[in-house]
Amino acid sequence: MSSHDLYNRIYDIVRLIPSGRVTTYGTIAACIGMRSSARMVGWALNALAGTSSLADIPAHRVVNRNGMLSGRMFFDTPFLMREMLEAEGIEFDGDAVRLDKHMWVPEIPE
DNA sequence: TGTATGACCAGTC
DNA sequence: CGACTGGCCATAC
Repeated sequence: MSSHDLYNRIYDIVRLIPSGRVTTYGTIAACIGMRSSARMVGWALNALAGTSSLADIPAHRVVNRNGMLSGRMFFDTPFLMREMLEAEGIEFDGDAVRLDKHMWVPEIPE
């Protein structure tokens, strides 16, 4: 098991996020058994920045615990992340996503 | 080889 | 209630 597999596990979960929904770094981390290492999720997504993998992996649907778009700077433009979410019907409360309406929890036990 | 840092989170002061 | 701290683990220098 290399750390590369760990990244793939993260990507697998992000791929499952339905359109119009979002989830958080901590939730994904918990799903792959790294409950307190939400930072690794950010690193994994950081590795996708500027690559064509973003077409396959909806990284824009991953936000922090407050619903804020921590990763917007890593998209082509700072607006892109929000625009993509709004295009999917996601509603915002100020700068944060309405997690109470759109929060999605992966169903990947183990 | 050791230190610093990061698309984070929860607890404490 | 804002500010600070520790922890987590991989990567960069």
